[in-house]
Amino acid sequence: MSSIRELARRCGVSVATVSRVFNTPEVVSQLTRQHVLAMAAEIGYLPNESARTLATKKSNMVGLVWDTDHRRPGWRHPFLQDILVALKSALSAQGLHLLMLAPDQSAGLDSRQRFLRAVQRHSVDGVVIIDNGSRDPAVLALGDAAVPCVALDLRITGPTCTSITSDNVGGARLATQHLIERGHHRIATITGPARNWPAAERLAGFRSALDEAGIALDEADVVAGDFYLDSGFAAMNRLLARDPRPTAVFAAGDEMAIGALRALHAAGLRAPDDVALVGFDDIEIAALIPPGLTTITQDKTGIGTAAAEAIMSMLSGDAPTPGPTTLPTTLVVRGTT
Amino acid sequence: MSSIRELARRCGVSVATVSRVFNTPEVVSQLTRQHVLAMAAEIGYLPNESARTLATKKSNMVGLVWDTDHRRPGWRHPFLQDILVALKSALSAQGLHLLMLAPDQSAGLDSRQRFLRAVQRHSVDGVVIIDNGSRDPAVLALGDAAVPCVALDLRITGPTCTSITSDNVGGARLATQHLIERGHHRIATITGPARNWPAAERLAGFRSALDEAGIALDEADVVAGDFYLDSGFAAMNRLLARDPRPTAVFAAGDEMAIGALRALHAAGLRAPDDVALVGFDDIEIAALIPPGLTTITQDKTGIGTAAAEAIMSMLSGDAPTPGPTTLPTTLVVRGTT
DNA sequence: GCCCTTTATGTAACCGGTTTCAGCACGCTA
DNA sequence: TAGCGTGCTGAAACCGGTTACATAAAGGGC
Repeated sequence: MSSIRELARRCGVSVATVSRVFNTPEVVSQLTRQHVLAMAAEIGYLPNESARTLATKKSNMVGLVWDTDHRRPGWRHPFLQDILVALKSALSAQGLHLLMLAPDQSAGLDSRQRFLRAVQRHSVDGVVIIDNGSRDPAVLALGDAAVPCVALDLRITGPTCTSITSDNVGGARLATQHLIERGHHRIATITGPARNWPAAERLAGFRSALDEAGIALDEADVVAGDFYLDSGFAAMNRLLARDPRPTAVFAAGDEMAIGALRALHAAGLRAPDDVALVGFDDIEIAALIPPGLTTITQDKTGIGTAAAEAIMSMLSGDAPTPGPTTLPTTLVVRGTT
Repeated sequence: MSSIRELARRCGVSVATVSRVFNTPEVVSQLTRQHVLAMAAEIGYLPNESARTLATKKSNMVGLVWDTDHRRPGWRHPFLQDILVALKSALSAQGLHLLMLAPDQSAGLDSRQRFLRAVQRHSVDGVVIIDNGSRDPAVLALGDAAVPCVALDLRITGPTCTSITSDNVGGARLATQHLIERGHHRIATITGPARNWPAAERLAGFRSALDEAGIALDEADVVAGDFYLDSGFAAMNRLLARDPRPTAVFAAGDEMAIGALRALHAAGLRAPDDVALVGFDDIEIAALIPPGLTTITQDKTGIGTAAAEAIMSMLSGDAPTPGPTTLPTTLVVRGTT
């Protein structure tokens, strides 16, 4: 592996000059520059990033904190992949690498410290945190890292932190208003876990839309799920058991909505005739499952891109956006309403 | 940021001793060790990974080569997310980080060199390559990197390289045999891009199963798709236009199968009564779309895990598995057959 | 009491870059 | 001709670790 000194020796120049050829080419004479570049190509010299990072304290790496080590083996973020693709593309375009950090393995370590330590050891220039929906507070400690930090779907505080999320309140309002416009006035909801930020916001949006329309909400019509299909199935069964049963349901996630749809079918009922149904997320299946799930769509790619932009803006010295950045959500009307 | 020298000074020991406390604790006396650890905790010392990498030439990072910069904006690997989760989990468990590399930005660079250079600059301990289905040969150059290297769904050669893939031949045979057992003897196929390795293998498996059953294949019953939904739709229309039309179709990917299903419906036909249909991949939708797509399921998590294991085994000095490692595929019978 | 291990530690070179500072050569001005 | 800015380059310190080698003290066998 050829080093900068080796290259300098072969060119008969100092290492400083070689370094300048690659970092501030304009200060070195045309002649030497060409000579150095030619020789570099010949011997296959490439600067060593670890050494650069050590010297400059800039790594061109953005850390990704994303805890896959989860009790649910099949745990899936509904559209992590879209976010990741967008995030990586945007970062790559600026020459930034994305380092998916393994939590620090040291024994006897407070779990909330594991990621923080990994972040600090690697001199990453910034951090993106993707929430699991996990209640593990590990990631929250990252607000303490003195590094630009953007969290997705997770509220986080700290002087160098900001958050990005879809407009969950607005989306839930859209969904609820849509049901109201369809003439429903007995609307139930299946929620996500109470401690999950998007879940809480969606519930809030639901409530506010009902309020605004002067529709009273029976608290027994609010039933908790966990964003997974089975919980939607169970929740819908609970709702169907009520007498009279609600005529419309807002499920705070599409997977739960699909579970609810199944419960409906199992009970010999149909959407939208017997019960109208709106979901949230617009996962791929929503469009494909009959009769087509009416839902709220999020700008999946936009979230990843916004995360990259937030990081890069902080990298260039800007202060973090104080509040959470919210991306617009829109209603997609399909067959269930 | 506290350095090792700072910590050594405060403890009244040499930097070598501090280093040993963290790397070979057994050689340093109980007393000093505790003292150093206590002081480290007090001043928040964490070893700098760049410096370690520089000195040891081991980074504990595995590079991920995955080109998101694609002409198809909505390009999706059918189950990249599952692979990624499994891969990252397995690597994380061993304290290995996953570096998603940005291609080298240098101007005037041969595109196939961009990733190779990124790999080399970062002293990653190994590389995982995820194929895009892209025909861009950029990634193939990675066989040249003198680094353990495992490619997913991509044939790659080199002294430190190995590949992992599902048993595409076997899966295609299963699918085809299943159709034959159902009594079909006029079976068509919708293939993936010819230059795509899994696509080629699936076609080979299809042919071999027909051969074995003594069923002749009309080459006009082999129609090419590109793994995307629209191509499946178009291909099925072509097949339906034939007279007599085939009674069964093996689509080499589920998305194409779903496109084919749509074409059937559009023509007023139904699966399996008019045309039986088998897909490949078992993407999430396959189970949910009515009447349920019969398909070949891949061990998505297994692929990620196997990739991690292959890398780690090479890291511990083992030679790479010479041929591709194939993971078993199985038939899932649903409504379309 | 001497020699030989063993154990614990320190010294200093090294990994491969960047960057400050100084110096040289050149051309220009006064 | 002295003085000065400008363009280019080099020497050396520095970033924060690891590790080969040397050394000193303690323990054991004779």
